[in-house]
Amino acid sequence: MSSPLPRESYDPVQVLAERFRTAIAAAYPQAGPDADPLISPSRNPKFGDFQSNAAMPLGKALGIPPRQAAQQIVQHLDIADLAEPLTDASIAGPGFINITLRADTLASLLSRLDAPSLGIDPPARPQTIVVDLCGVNLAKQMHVGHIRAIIIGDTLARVLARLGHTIIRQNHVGDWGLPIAMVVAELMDRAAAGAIDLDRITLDDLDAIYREAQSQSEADRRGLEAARRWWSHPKAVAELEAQVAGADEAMARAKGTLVKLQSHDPAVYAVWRRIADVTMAACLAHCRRLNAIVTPEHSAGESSYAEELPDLVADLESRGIAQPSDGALVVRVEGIEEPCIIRKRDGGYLYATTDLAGIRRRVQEFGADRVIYCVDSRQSLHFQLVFGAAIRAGYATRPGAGAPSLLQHAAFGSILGEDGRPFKTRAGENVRLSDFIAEAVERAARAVDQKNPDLPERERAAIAEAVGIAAIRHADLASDRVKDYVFTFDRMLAFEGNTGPYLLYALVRIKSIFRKAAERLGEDAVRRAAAASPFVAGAPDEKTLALALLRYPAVVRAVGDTLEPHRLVQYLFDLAGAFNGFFTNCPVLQAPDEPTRSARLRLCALTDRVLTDGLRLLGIEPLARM
RNA sequence: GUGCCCGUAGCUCAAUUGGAUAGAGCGCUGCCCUCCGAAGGCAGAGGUUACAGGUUCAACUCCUGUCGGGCAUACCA
Repeated sequence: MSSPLPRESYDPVQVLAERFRTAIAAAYPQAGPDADPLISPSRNPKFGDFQSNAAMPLGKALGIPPRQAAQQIVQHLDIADLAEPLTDASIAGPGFINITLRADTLASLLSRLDAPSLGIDPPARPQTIVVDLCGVNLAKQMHVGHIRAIIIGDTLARVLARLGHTIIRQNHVGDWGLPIAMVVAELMDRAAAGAIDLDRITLDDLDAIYREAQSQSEADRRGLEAARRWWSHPKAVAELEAQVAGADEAMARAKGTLVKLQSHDPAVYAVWRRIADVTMAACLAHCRRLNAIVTPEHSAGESSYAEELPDLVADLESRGIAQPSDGALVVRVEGIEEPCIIRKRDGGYLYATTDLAGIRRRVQEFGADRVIYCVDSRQSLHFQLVFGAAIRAGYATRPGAGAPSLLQHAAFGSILGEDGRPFKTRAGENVRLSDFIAEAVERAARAVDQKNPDLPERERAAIAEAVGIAAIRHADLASDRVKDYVFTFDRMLAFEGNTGPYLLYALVRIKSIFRKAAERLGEDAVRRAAAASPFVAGAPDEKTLALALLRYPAVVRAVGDTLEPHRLVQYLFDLAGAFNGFFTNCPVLQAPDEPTRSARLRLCALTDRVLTDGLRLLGIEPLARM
C-alpha cells in the first residue's frame, strides 16, 4: 500500500501542522512562516479528532474576523488525502477548524508508529543528564519520605534515557559531618565496652544510636535556652547547664572523631566504613525492590567531596564571589535576600558547600548539559541559592561552553495521611519503608489469592510482589509532582480505577488474547498476523484506541520537557481505558472475518508494546497473568 | 514580617501550558459475564474552579488584591 504520508511522520499533530503551515502561508503571506498552526487532539469527540486554533490569533494579528480567517485557511488547505472533507460545519465557534482523519490515514500512521522505536527517535544532539535521586543518610533507617526521591528520580531517568539522552544517576549520600562522627564515636565506645558486635550491627541499631545522639544534644541546648528565658530558676538552669556541658563534651568528642575520620585514622575509618556498608546495603536493596535502578556506582557520598571544599571556598574567596558576612563566608545571589552560606564562622563547611562541589563535578567532570535534583520541595530555597552561586562561580558551565548547563530542582510534595498531615504511624513515627512495602505487597497478595486462587503459590507470590510495587509506584507518580498527596492503602490497593493494577490488568487481557489465539490458530499464524496485517481503524472503539496509541511519543517527550511523570500515568490510564473499550466491543478471536481478526490482533500487539514500554518507563514490570 | 507553593464534584486527583459544554476514579443509583480475564464495560445524579476585580475573541490557567492552608526563612543536613 503506497502511502501519501511523508516517510518520517507518524505523529498526526506534526503531519497536520505541516499542511496548515503551508495553507496559512498561502492564505496570509504577511503572517510569516512562523505562524503557529496550533494543532491539538480534540478533547471532545464530537469536534472531530484534531483541531486547529490558528485562526483566532491570526485574525487578531491581521485585524480580520477569525471565522473569515478560518475560511481562508480552509480554502488553501490540502488535506483531502488525510482527512474527511472539510465543510462549513468544520469551522465552529469563534473559528476552530475541526478535522476528522480518514480511517486509512489512521492505519498508515499506526504502521509508522509500529517501529522498534515506537516513534521515539534519538534527538539530534543527545544530552548528558545527571539525575540526582534517592539521597540517603548513613545510620538512618529509610522511611516513606524516601520513596518519592527514589521513584520520581528513577522514572525521570528512565524517560530521559528512553528519549535518547545519556543519563548519569547520582545518589547523593549524606555520609559526612558531625552527626555521623557522633555515631562513629558512640559506636566505638560501645564496641570497646563489649556492648555491641560491629560485625553484626544492623541498620536498626545504628538508627537508634543516631537518634539518641541527635535528640540529646539538640534537646538539651534548646531546653537551656528556654529555661534562661522563661523560668530562670537558678537550680533548674544549673541542672540543665550540667547536661549541656555533657552534650558539649560529646560534641567535642565527635569533632575529634571527625578530624580522625578526615585523616583516615584506620580504627575510626573502619567503623565509618562499616556504617556505610550496612546503610548502603539496605538502601540499595530497597531501591531494587522498588524497581529503581540505583547501584554502588551511582552513589557518591558527601565524603567524596570533602577534600575539595577548602580549595573550592578559597577559589570563590579569591575571585571575590564569596564575601565575609557576620563572620561567615557567603555568596550573594541576585534577587534573593538570604545569602548562600558556604563557610561557617567556626570554619566548618555546610551542605551548600558540598552541593556546589557536586555541581562542579557533575557539569565540569561528567559534562552534564542538564542536572536534575529530585528532592523534597522544602529544599527549594536551598537549591535556588546553590544554583545561583554555582552559576555565578562558573561551576555550572562546561569548559568551552558559552552558557551554563540547565540546573533544575524537580521538587516534590509530601505524602500525607487521611488527616491531611504528614503520613505517620499511629504512634506518630515515620513509617519505615520496609513496613510500607510489606503492607502493600501483603494486601496485593490477599487480592491475588481471592481473584485467582488456582495459580501456583509461587506465581501468586511473584504477582503479589509485582502488583504491590506497581501500586506504590503508580500512586507516587499519578499526581502532580510538586503537590502534596494524600495516601491511603485502601485507595491505592482497591485495584479499581486509576491504579497500577488497572494498567497491569489491561495488559493481562491482551496477553490472554494472544494465549488463546496461539492455541486456536497456532503460534506462527498469530505472530505473522500481529506483525504484518494491515491496520484497520474503522469501528469507533478501534479508532479511539488508534488515536490514543498515536499520542504516545509526544507524551513521553512532554514528560522529558516538564519532568512531570503524571502526564505519562494519565496517558496510560487513557490508553488502558481505550483498550478496555475496544476489548468489550470489538471481539478479536470472534471477529466477523479473518482480515478483521488479523487487523485486531495487530492492534492488540501494538497496544501491548506501547503499554509495556510506558509501564517500564514508570518502573512497573508488566505481567502475563494476575 | 518576607518569600515560595497550593485552594477544582461529598472524597482523591486531572484538565494537552490561554481554547469550545471543566474531565476521571472512589462512593451513591441502575444496568452488562451460555461471548478473548467483571481487578472490566455502559448509563445517571453530583460544579458560581476559595472570593473580588482586571487583561482579551477566549481564563481553572496570566495580572492585582482579599481570605484560607502548607513550606521555607544565616552558620543542622
